[in-house]
Amino acid sequence: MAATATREEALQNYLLAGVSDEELARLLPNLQLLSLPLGQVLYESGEKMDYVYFPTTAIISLLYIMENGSSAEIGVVGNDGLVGIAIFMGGDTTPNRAVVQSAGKTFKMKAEMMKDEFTRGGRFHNLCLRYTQALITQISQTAVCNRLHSVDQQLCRWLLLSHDRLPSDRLIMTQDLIANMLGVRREGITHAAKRLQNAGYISYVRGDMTILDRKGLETGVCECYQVVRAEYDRLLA
Amino acid sequence: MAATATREEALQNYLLAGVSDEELARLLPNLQLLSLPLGQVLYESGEKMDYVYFPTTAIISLLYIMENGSSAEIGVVGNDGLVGIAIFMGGDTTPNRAVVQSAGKTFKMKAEMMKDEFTRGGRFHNLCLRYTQALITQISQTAVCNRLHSVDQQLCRWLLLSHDRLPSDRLIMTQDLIANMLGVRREGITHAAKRLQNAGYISYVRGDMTILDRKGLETGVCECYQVVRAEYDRLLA
DNA sequence: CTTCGTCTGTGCGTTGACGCACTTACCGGA
DNA sequence: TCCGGTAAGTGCGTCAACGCACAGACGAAG
Repeated sequence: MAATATREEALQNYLLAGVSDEELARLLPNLQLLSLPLGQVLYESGEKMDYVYFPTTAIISLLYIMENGSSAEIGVVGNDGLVGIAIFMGGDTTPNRAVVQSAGKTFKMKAEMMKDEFTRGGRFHNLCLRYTQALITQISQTAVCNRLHSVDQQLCRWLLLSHDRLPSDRLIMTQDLIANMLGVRREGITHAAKRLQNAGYISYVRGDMTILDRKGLETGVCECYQVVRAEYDRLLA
Repeated sequence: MAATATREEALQNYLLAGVSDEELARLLPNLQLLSLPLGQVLYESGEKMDYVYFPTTAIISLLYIMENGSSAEIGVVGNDGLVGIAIFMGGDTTPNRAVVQSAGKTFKMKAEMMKDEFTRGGRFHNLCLRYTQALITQISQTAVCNRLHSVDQQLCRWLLLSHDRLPSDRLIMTQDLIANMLGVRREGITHAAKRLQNAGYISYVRGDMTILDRKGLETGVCECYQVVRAEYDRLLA
C-alpha cells in the first residue's frame, strides 16, 4: 500500500490539479494514496491532526457530536478539496469529527509537509485559502438551511452535494446514517426518501441508493444548494 | 472625521492588539476610526468589499438573506476579530450581508492595504488565519444549534455571544430584530425573553435590554456557546 | 431453506414553532 | 395633552418534526 503518487492520480483532486508544476513536483513524493472504508474516522473532535487528506473518490463528512450523542453535519469534502484545514489555519485541531461518508480513495500527507508547503506562499497557499472560503460558505449555508428549510429540502441538498463529489450515481448509505448526518430522525428520512423515490428521482434498496434524475432533485432543493455550488465554481474555477 | 489611529485606540481590538510592533506601526496610519449606527450595512451580499473593519465597541452581524426576504445569522464579530475575511482569503466577496447589530466604533482599512500586509506573512497573517478558524467554529456551531436546540437555548447563546463583545451590559435591539437574526418568529423571542426576564436574567423595555445575571444565562444555554468560547480562547489567546 | 440481524415502512400521540389577528403599553412629537 | 407609531404580549388553529412501538422485508450465513 501507499506508494507515492503519480501526476495522473493526483490530478483527480481538483485542489492538487490547480497547483503549479513546481509545487506539484514537491508534493508528489509526500502523497500516499489509500482506500477508506465507509465509517472510518479520520479525526476525532479535538484530536491532533497528523495528516491532511486530499480525497479523490472518497467523500468525507465533517460532524459535530453533541455531549448526548446526537450529531449534525457541518460540511462535506470530496475531490473538490481537502480535509484538515486546521493544520494550515494554525489551530491544529477542530471540535469536529471527520468520518468517511462514502468509501473511496484519498491521498494523505504529513501535517508538517503541509505546513511547509503552505508557508512558501505560492499558488498552493492561495488555493488552500480560497478552498477554505468555499467551505465556509458551505458551512454557513448549512446553518441557514438547518434553520429555515424542511427535511425534504435538506435531503435534496445533501444528495446533490454528495452527488457532485461522487464518481458514480450510487451512494452506499443507510437511512439511519443519513439521519445522523442531517441531525434528524431516521423516520423523517424514510418519508422524504420515499417521496423522492415515488417521484422517480432516486431508487433506494437497503442502504444502496442510486440517483436516477438529477434534474428532478434540483426541482426539490432550496436555494442553499445553488448558492454553495456557485461559490465553489467561482472560487475554485 | 476619521483621523488615523493611535496605538492605544488600536489595542481595543484584540486582533490589532496581537500583532507585532513593527506590523502595528505599518497599520496605524491606514486605520480610520469611525462610529457605526445600528442597522448600517457594511457589505451587501456578493458586493465587492472595499474595506476591512476592526470593531472596537461595535458588533457586526453576518447574515444570509433568502430570496423570499427571510434571514438567518451565521456569525457575529466584535472587538475579538475583523469583518471582511474574504479580502485576504482571496474570494473578495461572500454571499452574506454584514450589518451593525450594536452601534459603536470600529476601525476601517482599505482592502488593498489589508492584502499587502497579509501577504507579508508575519504574525498578522497568522493571527488572521487563526481568527478565521475561530469564526469557522462559530459558524459551525450555529449550524448545529439551529438543527438541534430550542429557541430558548439559542437566545441564551446569542445573548452571551453578544455580551462577550459588548462594552457594557446594555443591548439596544428590538425583539423583531433579534428574531430576524436568529431566523425565528418575533413572538418566539417574546416568549423566550419573557422567561429570561421572569428568571431575573435580563430586563427588557422596548428595545433596551440589560443583562442582569450572566451566570443565570449560562445555566440556560446549550453546550454550543461554551464550545465556541473555548475555541476563541484557545486560538486567540 | 430457515433463521437472524438489519434496514425500512407505518401508525400513533406529543410538541415546539409557525402564521395570523388583535390588544396593550410605551414614547415622542404636535 | 392628545395622538400616532412602534414595540411587546396574547390567543388560537395549524403543521412539521419528534419519540416510541412495532410490523414487514430483505440478505447473508448456516
